Amino acid sequence: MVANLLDKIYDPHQVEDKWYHYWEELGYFRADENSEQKAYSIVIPPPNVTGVLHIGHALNNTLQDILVRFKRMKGYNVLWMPGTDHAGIATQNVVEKQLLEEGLDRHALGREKFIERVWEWKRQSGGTIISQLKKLGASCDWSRERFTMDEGLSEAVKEVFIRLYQEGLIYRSHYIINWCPRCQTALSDLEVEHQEEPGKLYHLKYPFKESDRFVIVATTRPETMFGDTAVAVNPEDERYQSWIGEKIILPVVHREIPIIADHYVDVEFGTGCLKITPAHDFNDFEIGLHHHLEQIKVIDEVGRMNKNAGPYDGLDRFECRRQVVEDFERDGVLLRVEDYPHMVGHCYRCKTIVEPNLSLQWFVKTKPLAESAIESVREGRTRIIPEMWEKTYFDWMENIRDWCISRQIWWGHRIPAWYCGQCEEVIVSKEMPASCPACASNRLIPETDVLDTWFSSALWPFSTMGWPKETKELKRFYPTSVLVTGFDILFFWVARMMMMGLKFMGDVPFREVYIHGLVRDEKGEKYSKTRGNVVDPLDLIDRFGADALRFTLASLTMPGSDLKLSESRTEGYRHFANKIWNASRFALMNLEHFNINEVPQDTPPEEFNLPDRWIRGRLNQTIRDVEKALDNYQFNEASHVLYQFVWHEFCDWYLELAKLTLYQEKEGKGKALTQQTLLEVLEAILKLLHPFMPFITEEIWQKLPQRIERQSIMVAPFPRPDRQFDDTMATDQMDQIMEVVNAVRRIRGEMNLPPGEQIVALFRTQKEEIEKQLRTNQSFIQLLAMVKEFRVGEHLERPPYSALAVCQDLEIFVPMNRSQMEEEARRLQKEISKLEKENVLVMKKLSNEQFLSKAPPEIVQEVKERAATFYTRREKLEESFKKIKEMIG
RNA sequence: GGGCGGAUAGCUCAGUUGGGAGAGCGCCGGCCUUACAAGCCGGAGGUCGCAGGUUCAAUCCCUGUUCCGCCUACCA
Repeated sequence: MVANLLDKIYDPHQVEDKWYHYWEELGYFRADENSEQKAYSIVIPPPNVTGVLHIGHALNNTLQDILVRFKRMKGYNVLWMPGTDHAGIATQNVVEKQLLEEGLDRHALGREKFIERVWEWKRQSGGTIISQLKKLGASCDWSRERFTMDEGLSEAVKEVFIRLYQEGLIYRSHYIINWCPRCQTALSDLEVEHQEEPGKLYHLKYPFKESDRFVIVATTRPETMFGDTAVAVNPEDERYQSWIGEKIILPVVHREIPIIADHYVDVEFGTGCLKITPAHDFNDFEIGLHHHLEQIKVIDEVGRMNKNAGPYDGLDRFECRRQVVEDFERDGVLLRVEDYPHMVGHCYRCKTIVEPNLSLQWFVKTKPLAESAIESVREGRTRIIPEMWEKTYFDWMENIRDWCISRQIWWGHRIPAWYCGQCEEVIVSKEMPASCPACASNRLIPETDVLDTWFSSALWPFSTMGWPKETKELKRFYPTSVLVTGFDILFFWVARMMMMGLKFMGDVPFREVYIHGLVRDEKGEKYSKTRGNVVDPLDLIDRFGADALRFTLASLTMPGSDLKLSESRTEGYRHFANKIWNASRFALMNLEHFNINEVPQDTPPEEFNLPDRWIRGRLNQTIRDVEKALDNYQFNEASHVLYQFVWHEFCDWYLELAKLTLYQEKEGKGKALTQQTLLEVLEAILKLLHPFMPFITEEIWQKLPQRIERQSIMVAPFPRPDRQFDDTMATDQMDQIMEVVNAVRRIRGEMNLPPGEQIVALFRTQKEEIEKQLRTNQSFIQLLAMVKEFRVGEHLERPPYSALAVCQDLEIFVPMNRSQMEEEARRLQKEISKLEKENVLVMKKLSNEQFLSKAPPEIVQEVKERAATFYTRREKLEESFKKIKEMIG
């Protein structure tokens, strides 16, 4: 028995971990910062350190791994920089939930102890996602793994913060921001998710101070009325011009507020009178600034009304709304209520409705940074793929607003600032200063806020490479070659990396950005826990193998669209893996006593037989197609090309044809050449597939007959086309064989001849050339079409009872019984009517003067030839049809 | 409100310089043929959303339209 004969069915479980460890131990994932080889680098979109791998990660990292493995095999010095981020709010929330279960909260614990708790949690769960990435096969350079809270990265954060502050690009200000009353922190605009909700529009009656008239304002949030500091009308609005400057008395709190004029007010909407609450609405805030209105907060940090809400002090904001509506209705302040669906902002982490709230926060002035980020994409220094996302990018960048970067949580990078308790000086510095530089006081109070997680993520492409130190890594691997990510973080992350990279490295962070879609379920729905449709990629890996999952994801990934994952697809690619496995088994069984190392490498192409030359030519084309597709991020195209070649050319045709040589010939030169081809093409297939299916390809690779220096397939050179085999003659001849075989098979299939039954076939042709080729390739045709008796000739007589197929200049007769002739007549009828339909279309073209004169001659020629083919085929089929009809009456 | 994407076989989708409509899965029929039943062979199935236009020729280009999805925005 052959020692390395493989099992009949491929079992991923037995091989995946083994090879991953092997690669890792041999250091194949490591980038070399000293190498002079051309560099290729990718930084991973860092997942949340305490997270677990979801299907989106699986897609994102599969695509990166395909690129990275491909480039390594192409000889690049590849760096795939891995790591995780600290996910400030999310992680803090998780740990707070744990505390809650213990009946504690973070305040009871204190800041220092709490942070220690989070680190503890990070130590516990931080390895999970990394080990899951390894299951997927991700070939990251783990020796360089980074975490956004690492010392080095924290240093980079401080450095950036200080430099931006010194340049006036970071400032601290009282401003209205999005506030999450549950997380109790400020959020950036991006961290608010807007959702339409059924709401109500309440019409409130505010009395004038000096008369018994009143204005009617419309609002969706009546509870904010205690913070109103004006009512605005449009100065153009004829109805209200005389009111401008008059005073109003707010109900309940009896505060006096003015009627002001502002063009912002839409005359058409509601009553045309707009209540202004500068402390709780973004627009009102702006209007308030213009008119120097007082800003009165009525809602506190946890979403409760404060003392400014008078009798409603202490009520939850929504409870207060209910109460206010009830009271106002009773008191006649509420005139009217109508249904009014509107967009409401929610915290992206906990989904609580955010509260626009006035507070003192830190901001990045983004406009100046955005300019060069826009420019570099416009100039093509960074290319966004697919291009349509550039528009979205520009749109956002051009309308960018200042970025609120301070968060009132504990887990994150502490803002490096201190306040003088004496003179209120603000000091921004890496270390705590000994005393206030302004007044020399040593009563310095540290800032308690931390930075937005995305602030540190924005530095990721260079902070991970050692910045602000000038490292070899930066020199060699920055800018990175490509960033692979989903569109959902285009603004959050990509745009901000662009700004920071340009600002601090003086160059874009990546040459290309490849944006992939979202993974959805087979119905096109987003995966979500609440929907209960989540798939666990690890479960899929367990059931189908990592290779099948990877190939599925790659084959579903086309630029610009989401992908709908279905299990049947993954199952299909498990079958594909098995097909590769069995093709390799076949090869191994037929490579006994064959030693590739003893074969001359310079055999001229003519010495190989037709199938050998053909498959090598097809391999050339496949290599070119795969490379082209990968260069253009057409993952679906690349996988499709490979699937098609491996299954439908290599397995379906080549292996079957090779059997002729392998089975029948004794040891000899012809057999050795086919064995050589078999092995070399299989090796090339494995290498082409390796970026997509790393595990199975390595497993087989290691079982193939040993070449003198066979190493891991990971470091094998990517196949290159061998131009000697770009052989159109071989292609044409094989096309002919396939056409003939298919024609006979169709007869067999349609006439219900059992596949095992050997048949007689007659090939009649008037062309000597065709006759010659048929004779040359007779044995191939006989083998594949199961023809025991093969007759070729110009004047062959049509057997009285026979089925007919017509190929180009060739009639094929398969003798039948008389009883089968009715079936044959039906079959011919069907074929004829099909031809008829096509013929009509073609004739229509040819009878069109305009077409003949205006279409390119080669097209006209082509159509003419097609017409001729249709004509002769139909003629022959009809002739046969008539004869049969005569015979069977 | 603005912007973007999609509509092709029963399902999921390819179709990149306009010239004979494809794949996978599913379905139907025949086969355990010594690599593979996770397989082999054959087959059926489409007015390419709708209406116009450009062109000798449109699934492809242009205009309009319907439906679906996404992003984005300050109409209370």
